[in-house]
Amino acid sequence: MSKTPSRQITIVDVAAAAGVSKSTVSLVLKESSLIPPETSKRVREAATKLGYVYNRRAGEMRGQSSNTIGVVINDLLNPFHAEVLVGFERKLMDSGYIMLMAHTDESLDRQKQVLNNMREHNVAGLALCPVLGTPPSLTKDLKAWGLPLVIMIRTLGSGAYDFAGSDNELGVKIATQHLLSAGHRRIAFLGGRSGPVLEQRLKGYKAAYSEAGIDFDERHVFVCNPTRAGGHDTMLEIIDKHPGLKAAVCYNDLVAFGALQALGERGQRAGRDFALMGFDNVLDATHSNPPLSTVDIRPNELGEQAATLLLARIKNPELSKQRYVAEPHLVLRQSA
Amino acid sequence: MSKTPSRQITIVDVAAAAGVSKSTVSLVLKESSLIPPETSKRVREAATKLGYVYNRRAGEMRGQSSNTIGVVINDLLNPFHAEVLVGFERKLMDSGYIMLMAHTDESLDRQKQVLNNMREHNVAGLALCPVLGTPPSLTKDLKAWGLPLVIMIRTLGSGAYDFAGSDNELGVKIATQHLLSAGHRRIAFLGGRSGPVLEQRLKGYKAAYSEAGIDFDERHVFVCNPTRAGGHDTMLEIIDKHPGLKAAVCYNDLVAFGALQALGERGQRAGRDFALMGFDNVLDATHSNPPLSTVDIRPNELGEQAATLLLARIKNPELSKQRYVAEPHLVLRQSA
DNA sequence: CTGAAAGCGCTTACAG
DNA sequence: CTGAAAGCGCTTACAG
Repeated sequence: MSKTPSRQITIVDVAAAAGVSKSTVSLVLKESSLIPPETSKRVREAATKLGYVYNRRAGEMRGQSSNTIGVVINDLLNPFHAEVLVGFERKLMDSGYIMLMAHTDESLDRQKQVLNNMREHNVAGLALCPVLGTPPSLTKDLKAWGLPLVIMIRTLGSGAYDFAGSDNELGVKIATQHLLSAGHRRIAFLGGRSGPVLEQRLKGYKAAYSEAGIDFDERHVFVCNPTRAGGHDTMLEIIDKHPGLKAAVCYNDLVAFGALQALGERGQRAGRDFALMGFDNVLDATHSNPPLSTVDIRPNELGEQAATLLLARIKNPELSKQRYVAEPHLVLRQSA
Repeated sequence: MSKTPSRQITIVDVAAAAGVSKSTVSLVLKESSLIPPETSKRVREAATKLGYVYNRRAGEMRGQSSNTIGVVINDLLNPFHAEVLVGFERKLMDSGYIMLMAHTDESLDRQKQVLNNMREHNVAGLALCPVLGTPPSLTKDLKAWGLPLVIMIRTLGSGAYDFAGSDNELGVKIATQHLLSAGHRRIAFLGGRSGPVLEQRLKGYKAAYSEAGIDFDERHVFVCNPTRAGGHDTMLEIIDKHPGLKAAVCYNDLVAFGALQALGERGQRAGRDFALMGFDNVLDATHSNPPLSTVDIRPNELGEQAATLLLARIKNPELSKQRYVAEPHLVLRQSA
């Protein structure tokens, strides 16, 4: 009845059972062509009979390799990031890697902690969506670690690092132009926390105005948390205090969803009483009430491309700087 | 100009630089009280000067330990699962673990592949939200692997495994009762793919009817994919073909969001023209249009509890079967 | 208080 | 075609 504290089965057990040396077992496991089929068969049978499990850690340690990739996301509760992550993970798995993942929740401390932890774990590479306020020097530090790195979504200063993101300026510009060409002259910009992304998107907003030869009003920029709550509260403020405003470009879809809610609360409906544009084209945008007109930057593909860049960097560390910048496309549904 | 292919710095380099043996370095790193402060200081200085990085893999291999936990999620694009994951990860990090994570996307093959991979990676434990159609024997197999395991969200047969989920039957029952007590007599059940969760939720729906002494009509059960698209399409069907139906309990919030959209499309509004209840209380439910009345099972806490159970199991494999079953609470907003 | 030795489970030249 | 040996970077008794 007593449980023998069963030691782990290793290749030497398999070797003994199959009557070969452990080198041979190792060769069989990696399907070396040196081993004749009969030997291979014998070894495999012994392995399954004993319930042998390959110890990848030991193997990688000896071989100085790693098939794990670290990814650190700052806001998994934002569906945009979740979609990016899913694309990333899929590509990784399909390439034989596995993902160590952490959520920083916009905390610099957690980010630092997690990055160190992943380094100790010998990840083969790192994908990072940096927390707001991350010092641009971080990319240099990580490079000094000798770790292949791809930065996602948010740029980090002007350093020379691999990057996967979107053309934020152009995206917001075409969204604004769409509203402009529908005849709107007073268009609010809604939401966003200060950082590179907000800067780029705001630039696109202003560019659309200036290209149209229209002066824009700084007071129509409403910065707020890039969340549903932020969008909701700010939209309410616009409806109640700025009744002249009948159109808005949002920082992202999340903000737009909050705005949709606020409009509903006041008996209005986007697309009829107010023109509203989102940004990202997350999955939910197809099924909001009403469906959201937005700027598609294909989140899933963005993640996939980030993985592709990272994998390429791992394979060849000498590659020159890589960029994937998603080209934004207008997708018109009902909100504008 | 040529890059010396710099070998990794190890404790023996540090030992040499500090003029001690590698055993001493190892002791310093784990802050052993055996080492006097001066020695410790000298070693630490040498380590930082050399840019030493602890190789956790080697340490864990030698010590036969592991601080990584595997979690496999089947649908990360469902915000409910994302919220569960965030709660799980947070608890894990705070306890000094790190997370190997994979997304199965409801594919049995991927699930099998990922589970094996994680096993080879020597995870200390596993958290699994099983893909639909997973054989209940899986829990036995995993137990045979000697791997601490917690099943999340979906039960898997009636085996003896640790589980973190919610009281689905009670949840839908109170949602249905709420509608019943508002005077509705014909309430649709909307959405859900066949599996344990649907079964439990449907049971609650029927229980509410029978406790109220009202016969329910099997034709009012509308099964569909538990997605926004599913909810949207099915709700449209209800509006157009079953105009007598003016209330529905949804399989989950996602389905309810789709239904909200369908209602809007027909010029109706939940809470005024139709009574709609969700299930889960994901973050978005506060900010849908209109805000969703739903059943709160605290997704974030569910994840946290799953981690707690798993950690307890790891610490003590002999523990008897553990369960966390979230008690559902009605949260009434505007949709019903 | 610190060092020498063995070993975690594997892989990789190198013999034969 | 297969085996003996060394080593990946660490930890853990065991001496002294």
